[in-house]
Amino acid sequence: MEQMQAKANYSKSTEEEMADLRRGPWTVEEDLTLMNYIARHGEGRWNSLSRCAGLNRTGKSCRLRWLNYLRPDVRRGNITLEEQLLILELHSRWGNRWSKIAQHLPGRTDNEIKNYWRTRVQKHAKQLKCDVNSKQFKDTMRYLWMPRLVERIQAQATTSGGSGGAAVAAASSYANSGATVYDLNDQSNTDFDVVSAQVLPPQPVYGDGGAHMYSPGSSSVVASSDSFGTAASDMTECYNNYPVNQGNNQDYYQGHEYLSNYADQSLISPTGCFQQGMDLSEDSCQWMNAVGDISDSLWNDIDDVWFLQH
DNA sequence: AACAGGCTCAACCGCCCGGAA
DNA sequence: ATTCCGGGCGGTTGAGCCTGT
Repeated sequence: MEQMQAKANYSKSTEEEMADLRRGPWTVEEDLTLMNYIARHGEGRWNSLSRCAGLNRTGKSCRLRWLNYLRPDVRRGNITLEEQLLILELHSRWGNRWSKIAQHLPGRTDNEIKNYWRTRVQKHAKQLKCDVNSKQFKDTMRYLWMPRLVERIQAQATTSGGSGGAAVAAASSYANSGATVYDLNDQSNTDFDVVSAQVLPPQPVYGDGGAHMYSPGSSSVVASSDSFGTAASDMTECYNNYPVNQGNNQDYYQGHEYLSNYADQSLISPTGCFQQGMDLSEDSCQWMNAVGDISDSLWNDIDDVWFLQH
């Protein structure tokens, strides 16, 4: 509780000073109040909701807390390989449209995806000493990183034989058959258990050490901090780390458009890319050659091992 | 064990947009 | 036509945690 009080010592805006609105981390009581109120009255009209619920918070704060944390279908834990792949692809398509990207990653919030991008992808760009928006880096992502991800997903599919690997099997079969492309947002897709996703309890962890300490998303409790570590790269472990909606969303990816398209384009490996005669500029090719020299170790583990070695 | 630096992510900020008054 | 307000979005911050030395 002291931690929360200390963390709440933000400077207040004039408006909030006048209204003496609370800021900083949410307490258990506030969470419960908000959840109960929304369960009874629904969401929306956040400012009046905050007042009516007796929450001494801004409407924005309530909305953010609900959308990013308390919503029953919020999915937490490690970003899976499939999700990484989707994020990279969708970001290359739409740029920093985090909410739009998040719409295609069920249960993930724009905030989470944004954080992933900033902490992981931008870091890699920085370590490669190029701008994250440069053509060089984009080409590296598209022709080395993403194909490598597909490889890893497929590798896991063959070794695990579990449901997580179904994504790639489905991707391949979809590619070969030209079968249905599922829309991630189509909740009529029976592969996704919408009902259970909605009724599962919210994420906050209320540790029961007698003092009912509240852990608002503490990475040490809710999700492994090693979100991209080698351990986390194992899909089984990844999914095991999901306390909420575990496994539900795996099926989502089984027929996902991107994986399907990706396999369809034979972008299975970097080599394949080049053999396909991709549209690479001379500069990009030189860059690729340079990166390619170290790509084996680099793409062997996307989670920084190569970077650490160098 | 202690310290420093890096990393993560919840929460906030400021801007913008659309609809209602 | 203008103003106000609710809501959404992308960017930023900073406390706590993790990891290496």
